[in-house]
Amino acid sequence: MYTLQDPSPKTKKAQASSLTEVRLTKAQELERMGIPPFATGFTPDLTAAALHHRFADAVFDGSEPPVSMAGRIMAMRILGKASFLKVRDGTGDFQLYLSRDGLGVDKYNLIKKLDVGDIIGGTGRPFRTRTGELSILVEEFRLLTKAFRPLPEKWHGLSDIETRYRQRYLDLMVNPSARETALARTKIVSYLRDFLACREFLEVETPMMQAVPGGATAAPFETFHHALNRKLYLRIAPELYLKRLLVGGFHRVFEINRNFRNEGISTQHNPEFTMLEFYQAFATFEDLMILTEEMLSGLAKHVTGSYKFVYGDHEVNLTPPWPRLTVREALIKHSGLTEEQLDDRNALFIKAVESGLDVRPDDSPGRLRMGLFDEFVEKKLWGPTFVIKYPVEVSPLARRNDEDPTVTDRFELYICGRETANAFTELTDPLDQRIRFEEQAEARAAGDEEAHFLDEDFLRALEYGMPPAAGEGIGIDRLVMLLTNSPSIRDVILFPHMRPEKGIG
RNA sequence: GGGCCGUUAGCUCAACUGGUAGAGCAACUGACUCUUAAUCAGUAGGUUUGGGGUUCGAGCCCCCGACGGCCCA
Repeated sequence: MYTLQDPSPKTKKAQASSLTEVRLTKAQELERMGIPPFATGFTPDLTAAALHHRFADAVFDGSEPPVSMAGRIMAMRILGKASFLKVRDGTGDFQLYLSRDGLGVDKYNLIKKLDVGDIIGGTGRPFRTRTGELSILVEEFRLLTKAFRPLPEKWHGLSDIETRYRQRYLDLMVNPSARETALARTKIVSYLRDFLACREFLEVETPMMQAVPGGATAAPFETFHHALNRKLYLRIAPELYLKRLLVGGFHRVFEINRNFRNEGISTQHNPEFTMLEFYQAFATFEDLMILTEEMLSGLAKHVTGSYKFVYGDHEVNLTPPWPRLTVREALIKHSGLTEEQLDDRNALFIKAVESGLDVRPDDSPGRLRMGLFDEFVEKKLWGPTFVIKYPVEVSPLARRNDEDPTVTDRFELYICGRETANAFTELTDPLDQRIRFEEQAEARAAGDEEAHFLDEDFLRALEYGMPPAAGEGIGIDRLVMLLTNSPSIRDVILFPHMRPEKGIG
């Protein structure tokens, strides 16, 4: 026999509000009547969606077999000797109709112990009310879970942004848009998996805890392994491990998983975020531009029904092909700098300082160009645009261009003014890779916390020979933001990072 | 990190120039056998984000902190 525990002092304190006290009292009363307020063993045989689908056009004559359904009470309309309960399960809403005549007085009166928010199961025959609503004429019902806390208000719902993020379960219960975004995210990730799997990419998992964090320009989180007595880092990217797999002979691999970067929190940044990275041997960054057009336009069509969608105030059109622009061309077009100035380190430096950029006196021309690019160009690239020919000093893992060794065979894809994908033909030459790492190590020694670490094992792997390949990373959270028209990354992450709440956690 | 804005009942929101903190929904009591934000009558519900200050008097003014939002870096 189930027994309700006495509330602990902490629970009592949390239930100081009379609203919760009333509900606790109802649970205790039910238990005294032999009815457990937290039950188990009720198996629904029909969901709300299936109910509405199956009986959409049905004409009822009372011969339908009974169905069992379960869900959370979202509204109760009690009209004396008859009552309507609006109930929500994982697929939608349905209505239970209970009458005193149908259930008997004792059973019917139990609805007085129910509250909005409780989870119940009901069994009965489907029928249509006078106003035509498909409902269940309840013959049996059971309380499955008593809710001690009241739900947010039925009409305005839950709109407080902070509560929606902190208590996502409430957001999901009462705000359809929260559900829709979460479902869209799942749909997006599934599509990408299928897209890559169909092209014979192998999904793999590589370490999230790494002794040497690599593959991106970012500050890592540190953690500590007691048994090994050594510091470990949460990964900032899977890149160097996926490339090791290329060396090992897996020629098409991808991973969809979390990265962790120790940087500020904003509408665009969560400390942990999900990245798709994929690598294809014997391909170049040019091949990946084609692949990316196909993948993301197909994704948009799959999710929104069209190559075009709205983000914020603007329409975005992902119909391929997408324009390509070199970093130089983009700067000339959007920053006001001339050809000559772009080649003049001094002119670049002056422009950067004038623009209020955080620059160091020894910054290279490439670094200055990218600083100016971020300042003047990025937010203007609304339609999908491949930006190519990135300076070698900001691309330490990418292959140099054969004609111009100061730039790399790399692209970044911009959509809605945001970097959405980053890809390059991979650097396979271990001698060049070591030089790049050493340059990064110097920057790190000079105080750049985001500079790459030198990874000796990765160099050793390259020395065994990595097939020529191209690789790409796509930030899933930002992609979901675009396709769900979400203004904040917190809208597309079920449990976004928040500072600890006062009095809880 | 900086600037601006916000935090009032379970939820959504009011409260004039500093003068008794209110409403709707939810809850509670009662009526009501086809409701759809059910309706009707009544009742109760507050450490105004925390701390300090000014004042005869502070939700409101000042200072410090917490959390959140927006913008900037």
